[in-house]
Amino acid sequence: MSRFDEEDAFEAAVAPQAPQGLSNSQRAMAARPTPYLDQLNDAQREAVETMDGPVLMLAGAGTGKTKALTCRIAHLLNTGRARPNEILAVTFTNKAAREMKERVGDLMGTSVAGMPWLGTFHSVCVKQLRRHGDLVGLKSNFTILDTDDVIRLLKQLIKAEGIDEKRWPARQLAGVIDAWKNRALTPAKVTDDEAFNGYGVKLYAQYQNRLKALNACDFGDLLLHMVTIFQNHPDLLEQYQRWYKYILVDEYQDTNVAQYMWLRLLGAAHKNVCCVGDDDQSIYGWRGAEVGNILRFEKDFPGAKVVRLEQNYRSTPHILAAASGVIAGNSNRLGKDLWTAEPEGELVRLIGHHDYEDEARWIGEEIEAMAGGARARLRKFSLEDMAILVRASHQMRAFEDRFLKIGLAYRVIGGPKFYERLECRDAIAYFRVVMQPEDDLAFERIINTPKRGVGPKALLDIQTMARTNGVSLKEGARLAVQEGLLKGKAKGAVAELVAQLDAWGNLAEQQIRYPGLDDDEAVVESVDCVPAEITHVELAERILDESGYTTMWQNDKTPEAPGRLENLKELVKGLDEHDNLHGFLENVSLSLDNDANEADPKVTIMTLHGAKGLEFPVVFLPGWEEGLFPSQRSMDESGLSGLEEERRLAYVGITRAEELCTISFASNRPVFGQWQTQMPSRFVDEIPSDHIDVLTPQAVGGRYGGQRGGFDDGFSSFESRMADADVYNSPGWRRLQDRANRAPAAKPVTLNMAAVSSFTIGDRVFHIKFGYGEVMSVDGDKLTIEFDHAGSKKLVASFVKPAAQADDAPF
DNA sequence: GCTATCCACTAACCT
DNA sequence: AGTGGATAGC
Repeated sequence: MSRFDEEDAFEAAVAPQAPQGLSNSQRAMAARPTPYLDQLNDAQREAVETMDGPVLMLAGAGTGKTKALTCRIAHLLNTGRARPNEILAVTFTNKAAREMKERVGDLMGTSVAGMPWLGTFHSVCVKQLRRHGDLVGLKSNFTILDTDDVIRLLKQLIKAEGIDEKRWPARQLAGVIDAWKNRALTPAKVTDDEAFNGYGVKLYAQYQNRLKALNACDFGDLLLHMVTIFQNHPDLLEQYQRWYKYILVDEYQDTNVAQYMWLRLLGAAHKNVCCVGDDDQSIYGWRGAEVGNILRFEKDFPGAKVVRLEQNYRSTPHILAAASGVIAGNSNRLGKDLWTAEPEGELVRLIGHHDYEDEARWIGEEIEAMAGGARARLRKFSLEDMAILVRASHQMRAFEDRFLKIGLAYRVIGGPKFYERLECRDAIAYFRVVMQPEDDLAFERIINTPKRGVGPKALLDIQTMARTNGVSLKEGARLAVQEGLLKGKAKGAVAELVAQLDAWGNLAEQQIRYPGLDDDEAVVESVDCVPAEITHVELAERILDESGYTTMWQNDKTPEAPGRLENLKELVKGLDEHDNLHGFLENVSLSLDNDANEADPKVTIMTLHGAKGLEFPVVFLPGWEEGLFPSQRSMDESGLSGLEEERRLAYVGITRAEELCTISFASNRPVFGQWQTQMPSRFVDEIPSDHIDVLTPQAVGGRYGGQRGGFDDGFSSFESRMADADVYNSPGWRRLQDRANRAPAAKPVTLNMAAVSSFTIGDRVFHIKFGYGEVMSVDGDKLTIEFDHAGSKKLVASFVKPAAQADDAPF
């Protein structure tokens, strides 16, 4: 996909003398059969066929929203309403954008070249801003800063202002500024009453000035700048309005004010705006999303057609009913009634555990059993079919640890990003300085990495030099060397670095004239000045080698060093997929998704937020405990609306499941390193009991007394706390208790087996008093064990553990 | 200028 | 429990 082709097409089409798309007769002739319409239900079809004017598609979870959306695009193209590059279609994630592109392609046959304006809000805005950034003082090669850069920049500003960093932590300020930007507030528009005594806005204004000086912007700016540009340049806006004949928006409930304004500006003329969303799945309020946008749609776009998609094709009735029961606790909903034609299926399963490690162990065993087809009534599942969805990413650890131990293949999605690792960030900083010499932040990062003997003192000198001469740090460094401001080791080191940067920069410029493919003015005559053509991949290697960065890790003896070198190799290898370093840097800053789709099946571990839009046959939802889920922080900061957002998150979680959904909670969990007694989540109580099957935890009661840092003192064992106090008087808890106390025979056999004992004859086990032994027979939850040194004993299963784990016993 | 140690703070997450 | 910042000591 060529930027230049698009540009030409764009300029041609918006130029006054250019032909205005297709004529009516051409359009009519372009119309082709519409087989895709046959796959749609009535509501979907209505949403697809209502092409003119505003449409709000209220699409509940699993109701075929993406299908409707992609069919709509196909229909617009197929009926000749618009050409592929005249449709603006925005999503929130790259993944969603990619999927939509693929599916439109499938519907249309192969021929959907282009759709250059199908992408995330941010990628589309970058494209616009690269063209028109000059209207807000940005050159077209501006840098996009990530949060790390932003915080470092703000820290500098705070320090320069002489403000106490304790009172104004940079992180917090970054949050405040981001929130303003999400609401489309430039410094001038921030009202006094939320200006934090003037300090906040003042710093905000300074920050914006710094960004401009750095030829950089942050994520929020991408949207905000475009809104500003369109507001100040109606003529330009008008061109875009004419160009984008149809606008489609995915996940509309997640839009913030800036995104909303951008959309309204672009759609104001023809109002062919189709927004798709589900108010019950709005889970990004803390990031500035305004549910109000979707609740207000009909007011914003009078005469809007509202279509409700309510037939669910994903989940069983029990799962759907459980989710509906929970979400019913929220007020302020547009309201939808999901239904399904599917047969009943399994009840939603609920289980409580003693602590988070038991929870992880139990889930691991369930997964293994289901993957082995060892669950009667249930079909056999692949690991690919199963997912563990957590509220907070730190919950993932327990599962990773456990799965590593038992050798269960898993994949963590949305964990620490590849490009966010130290070595990748360093390498990228080098590339940035080379490609964009004004990028002071990147310069600061690399000036003493690897160690060159250039410490804070030398850096300060360079900064002073740069500031007094009004130049970038790189130029400041050059001057500082020339003027003799730097001495000794620092002087030589800085001089060398600057010379290297120049040299790499030259190489970069040469290779940039060989984008190959689509730049028809590829400069052939420069060949004679560049005898050996250098690809950007080779250039990257050279930068890392000549700077000494690779050597630094080679000489590093810490255990992480080899891994880091591996990552650097990966990074360089990944460059191959981009046309040049510019393209690469752009994708990095817009966070290219890195989930390599390896072939072998794995269980997916991810956050609830990350799971939105996905579905799995089997879903585990651990950690449903007060304080964790709903998150205490959310409730503290946003009160009732925070709680309602958490509840929507619960709804999202349950509705990810197609066939089997298992919710669990632990009674004990360390919070900030302190063990805490946890109460089951109120959401557990909100699930209608008709749709729940309460399972019995495997290990009831304290296990090996006293091992857990003074925690397991008997009093806090599961059973003893059952006896205690009103806090466990919630309906959900009582239900759990009832089941636990019922005769074992009353429980479904399939589940009982796992719940009571996971040991089989021949297993090696370990007991705290009797040591190692072998299981001779199994009777319910009682085991007969032949101990190596203590003879034969009959014991309750919960008092022994598999021998394989005994190595982490403290003796 | 660099490294080692202590201390205070913190967990949501997409671009 | 893990991390980053501040400080002291080499």
